[in-house]
Amino acid sequence: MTGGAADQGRLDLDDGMTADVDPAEEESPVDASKGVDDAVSPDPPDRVVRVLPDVAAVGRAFDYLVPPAWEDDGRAESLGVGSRVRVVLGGRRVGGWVVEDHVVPPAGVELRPLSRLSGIGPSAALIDLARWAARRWVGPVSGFLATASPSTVVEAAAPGPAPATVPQATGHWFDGAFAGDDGVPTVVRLPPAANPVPLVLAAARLGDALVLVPTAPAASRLAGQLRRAGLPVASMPRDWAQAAGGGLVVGSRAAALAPVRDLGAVLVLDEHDEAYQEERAPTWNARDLAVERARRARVPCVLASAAPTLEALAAGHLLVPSRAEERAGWPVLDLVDRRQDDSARSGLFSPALVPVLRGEGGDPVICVLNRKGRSRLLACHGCGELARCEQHRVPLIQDEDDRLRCPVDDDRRPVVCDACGATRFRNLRAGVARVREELEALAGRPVLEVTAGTGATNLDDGEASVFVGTEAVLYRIHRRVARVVFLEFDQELLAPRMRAAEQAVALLVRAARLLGPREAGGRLVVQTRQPDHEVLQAVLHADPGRLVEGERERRMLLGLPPYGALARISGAVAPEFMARLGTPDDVNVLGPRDGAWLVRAADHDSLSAVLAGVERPSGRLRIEVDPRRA
DNA sequence: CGGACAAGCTGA
DNA sequence: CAGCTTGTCCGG
Repeated sequence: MTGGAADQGRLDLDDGMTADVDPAEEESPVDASKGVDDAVSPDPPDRVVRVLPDVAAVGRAFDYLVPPAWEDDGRAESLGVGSRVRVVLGGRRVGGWVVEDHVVPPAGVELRPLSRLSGIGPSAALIDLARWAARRWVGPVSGFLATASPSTVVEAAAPGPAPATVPQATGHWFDGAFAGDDGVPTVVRLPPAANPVPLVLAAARLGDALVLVPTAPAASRLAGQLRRAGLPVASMPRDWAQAAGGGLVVGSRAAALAPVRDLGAVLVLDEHDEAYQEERAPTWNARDLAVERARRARVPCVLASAAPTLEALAAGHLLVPSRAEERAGWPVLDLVDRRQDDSARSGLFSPALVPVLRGEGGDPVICVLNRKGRSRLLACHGCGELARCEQHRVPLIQDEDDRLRCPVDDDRRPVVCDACGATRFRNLRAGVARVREELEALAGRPVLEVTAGTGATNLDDGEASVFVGTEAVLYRIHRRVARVVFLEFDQELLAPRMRAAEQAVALLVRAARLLGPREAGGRLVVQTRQPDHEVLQAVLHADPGRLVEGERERRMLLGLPPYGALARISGAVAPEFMARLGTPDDVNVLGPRDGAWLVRAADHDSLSAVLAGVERPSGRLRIEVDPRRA
């Protein structure tokens, strides 16, 4: 349910999952010790543990007897809260976790013995955190415990690393970031080109630090850098046992639940990145989980981002660099205003792109063309303004009946340009297949289309100097580039999603990374019909703070996150779920739209209380807390 | 989840 | 009413 390590968390470590239990295999709690010398003492009370099975649909824990034979071979001693075990449940063997020790079982149930001890698992604190997360994102606890567990049997934590000397601070503006352990994170507005390593070192000075980055490849790269700096680094999910033994722990989303021996600080890099949120339900977010983890452990937490989210800003204190320092960490942005272009002739490409594509500003040149979200954009034939709904800030679409429709409220209006009154619009969707060829013609040299199948060698040391691809191209190139050109950015700016602005700026941050600091001379080139859009203005001035005010006001007004909690309910039995939900006072129900409902509450506590209180109808149901599109 | 069992449908 | 399908319950 949670990808990667979680999938491997199914505890099928011995025989097949569904094999029936062979009674002879079971360890009997009674036959060995009973009756030999019962004169010595009355039977000591049997040790009973409570086990949560690793079966998503079984949300309950069951009690099992610790086999007395385990006393003799040390297994009883290694057993405790967090241990991974196998048990017989409903006639078959399943994996599970000990979630309570020395429990008094309810009267009248005959206990079965534990079948097997399969190593260590999450600590008691992490089990509590998993329970919190399960409630927060309305999902089963077992999935979170699977994410918190090693993918293979780990008998014991690795021996702790030799003490390492963390280089001392060298006077960075963010040196004080880890000062607070009051449960309030510090949000560090770290420009795209800034080196995050000093921030990691600041965390490492406080003990075993947990460092999260959005993707696994980025985590490996950072781990390598830190190891070369002489730090003991456990790279998750590979080094689970080492992480449990101590040292710095680095990983992506799932590492939010990694074992950390002596947690001293939590650092989330690129906190704005949507990769921190799991796409499948429960749609948990590693940043939010990490903040809660630090709060519980009473250790400092830093959320770093070039463009912090409203969620982070609402949760923490903001620390910003000087204007000069922030400017130095962003590339120059060239805005190519396409409103005046004769786009009927120039198509997707402004004449201003020609020198860029020819390499006059340096190589390599990366062109980004977003094909996803195939919404058509309409531009006025006369003045070039986009047809958009002022009220909802989304592009209008042209209906079959030749009227302009707002996708948010379905309001229809005649085909008239608000700006100049013209009645003809042009469809700006370009034939994607032709883009590469057209670029090649303009550039006068080879252009390589980057797709999922493009080999890394072609990208990093091949012949081509001009590349084109979807936004994925930004993740596939790791060398410094001279220009990143966004061919049609308006789709990003106008996407009818709550987080459109944040997503758009995240793309620019990603591109800025490839360009390096301002002094390196690389430039962002953005073709747009909205050069005044706040996202572009924020990047133009290297001042992400400009994005905050307007967006904050809008979300406050609408009670959207972080000034309210939101869940999206969909799936075949969503109608039944919503009927059972009814209309409680402390939530607000919208929909259905496209077969899904939105449930909004003042905060996550009341949202999850209401959602957890509904008895789930059997059948397909998706509860998406903090939905990405809403 | 997957097995057990009960309640509904069909067919000779 | 056996024989099968579909649904509901429950597991220590």
